[in-house]
Amino acid sequence: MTNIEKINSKLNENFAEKGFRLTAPRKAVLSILSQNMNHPTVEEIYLQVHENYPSIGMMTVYRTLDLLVEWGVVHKFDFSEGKARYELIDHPDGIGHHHHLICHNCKKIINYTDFIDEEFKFITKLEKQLSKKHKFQITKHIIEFYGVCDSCVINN
Amino acid sequence: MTNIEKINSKLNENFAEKGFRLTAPRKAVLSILSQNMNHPTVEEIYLQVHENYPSIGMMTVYRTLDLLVEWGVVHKFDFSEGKARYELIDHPDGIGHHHHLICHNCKKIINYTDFIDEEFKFITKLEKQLSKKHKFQITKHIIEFYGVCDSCVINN
DNA sequence: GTTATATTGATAATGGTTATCATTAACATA
DNA sequence: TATGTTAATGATAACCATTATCAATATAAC
Ligand SMILES: [Mn+2]
Ligand SMILES: [Mn+2]
Ligand SMILES: [Zn+2]
Ligand SMILES: [Zn+2]
Repeated sequence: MTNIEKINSKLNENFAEKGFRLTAPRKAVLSILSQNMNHPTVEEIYLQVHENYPSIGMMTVYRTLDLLVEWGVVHKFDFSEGKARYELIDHPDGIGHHHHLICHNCKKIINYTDFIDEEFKFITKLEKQLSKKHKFQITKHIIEFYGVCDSCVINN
Repeated sequence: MTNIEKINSKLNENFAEKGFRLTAPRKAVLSILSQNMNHPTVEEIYLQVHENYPSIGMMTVYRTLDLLVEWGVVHKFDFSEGKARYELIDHPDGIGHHHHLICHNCKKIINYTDFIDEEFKFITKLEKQLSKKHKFQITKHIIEFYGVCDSCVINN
């Protein structure tokens, strides 16, 4: 089962069961996301969709992204820029589960998978212990590293 | 050296060297922060300062917080609520270095220090490895767990 | 084709944060 | 203590991502 198939089966679950409709604007947003590995903003997605689908409105992009997040198909990120960024979870050209290094200076976002298994093991254990101790059902973790990237160090 | 002394020495560094001034509004903001352990927003800080200092403007609170963050006295947090939250780093009644559990439902923020040494050791090692591999100078990490708190589980 | 309703997109509103700028206050110097 | 320099303040307007609204449209079931 390829990633695209996984996405489609997830989508079909929702369309079939909950009476949602697979419309042209939604297909267009999804298509753009599967062509991008660079954590685009709503506006960036809107502009790209707009090229092939000039009638689409910004609101539809917002709403479609909300749905895709709700359905577990897309991750929404907040890197404290004052605007959200999005990423397809099971990306066809993707690297799978990963975290990010974010450059404070140029806002570049580096995906990393190094030591991700070790990291995941540690986090899972930690979550289990914290969850028990604080009677808190953990549904999501955020691990991010901020700093200065290679080229920004050089140019200063 | 108590925490308050630590803060004051940090402040004095900046005031002495860089020509900054220790004004009444700044003292008021700092005082409110040292009386609060609950990650207040700008508005919450403003309202509390306003009680003892009715002439203060919102802008001064924003600017003072920016400075305190720049000087390494205060942490600025973004829990994706659309507004920032602040916390004194070396809080007089504080628990020291800690991370957070955030309830999606009621927005409650739980400080935890459990396993924090283990966590810190793991993160430090990870940072060193990632830093080398990706030629990225890490200055800050974010580790947060989101989920549903005890009382929100019960009330649903 | 008709119907019920999910979806769309133009537009206005919201709300936290920033920018501006004239006024005020703090500190150094005499 | 008075004076001059400049940092700090606060009222106000602007900014900008996101949300709310609602009439028009598209979709899928019958
Ligand atoms: Mn990524
Ligand atoms: Mn805290
Ligand atoms: Zn950079
Ligand atoms: Zn809760």
